[in-house]
Amino acid sequence: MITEDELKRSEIRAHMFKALAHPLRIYFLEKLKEKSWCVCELADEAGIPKSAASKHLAQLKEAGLVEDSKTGTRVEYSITAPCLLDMAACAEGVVLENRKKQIGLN
Amino acid sequence: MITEDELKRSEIRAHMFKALAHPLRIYFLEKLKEKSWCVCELADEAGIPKSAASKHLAQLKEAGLVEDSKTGTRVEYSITAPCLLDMAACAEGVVLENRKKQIGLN
DNA sequence: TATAAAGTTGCAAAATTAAGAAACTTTGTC
DNA sequence: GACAAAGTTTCTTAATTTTGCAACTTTATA
Repeated sequence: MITEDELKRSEIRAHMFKALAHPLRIYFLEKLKEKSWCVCELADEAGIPKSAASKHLAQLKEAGLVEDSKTGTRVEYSITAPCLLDMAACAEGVVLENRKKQIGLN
Repeated sequence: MITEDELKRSEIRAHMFKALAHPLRIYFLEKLKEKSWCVCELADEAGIPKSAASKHLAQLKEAGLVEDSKTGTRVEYSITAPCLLDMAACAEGVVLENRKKQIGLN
C-alpha cells in the first residue's frame, strides 16, 4: 500500500511533468535550448498574447525548469537543467518507437 | 513564427509528458521499474478502484511508456523505455534544485 | 452451467487547466 | 509629466481531465 511519503513524492514529480505537458511549453523549452528569449519574443514566435506566454513561462519557472532575469523592462528566460536535453531525446525516442508500434498494429 | 510542423512536433511530445503528469501514473511507473505488475495489484497498492488503475495504465501504454501482456485473466504491465529511468533521475534533480532555490527565497 | 476474478468501457459529476480580454506595474523615453 | 513598451495579474468562460459507479467481456474454476 502506498504511503503518504510516496504519494507526496509522486505528486512533486508529477507536478514537474505537468509543466512539460503542453505543446507551447515544450516549444518554449526547445527555443530556450538555443539561447535565452524574452517573453514578448516567445509570445510573437508562438503567435499568442503576452499574457498567455507569461503564464506558461511562470509555470516552467515554478517547476524549476527555467529561470528568469530582468533587464530594464525585459524579462529573459533561460533553461536551468541541462539534463532536460537528454529528457527531450528520450521523449523523442519513445515517441518514435511508439509510432512504429502503432503503425505495425494497423 | 512557429510552423505547423513544429507545433505538431510539440504536440506529440507534450502528449507523452501528459502521460507522466499524474501522481498515480508516476507511482505506477516507479513500481514498474522493479518488475511487472498486474492491474489489480497496482490498484490495491494505490488504494483505488481497478477501473481507475486500468485507465491510468491505458494512458501510459498509449504514450508508449509501458506495454502489457495477458496471462489468463491477468494483464501484466511492464516498462518499455529504459531511458525513462534517467528521466526520472533528471526529474529528481530538478525537483531538489528547485526546492533548494525556493527555500532560499523565503 | 453457474460463479467468481480480472479488466475494460461508458457515462455523468466534480475538479483542473487553459484562453482571452482588460486592468495594473514597472521601466525607459520624449 | 505624459506616453509607450514589456510583463504580470485578475476574472470569466471554455475545454480537458479525473473520478466513481455500473455494465459488460473474457477466462478460469467449482
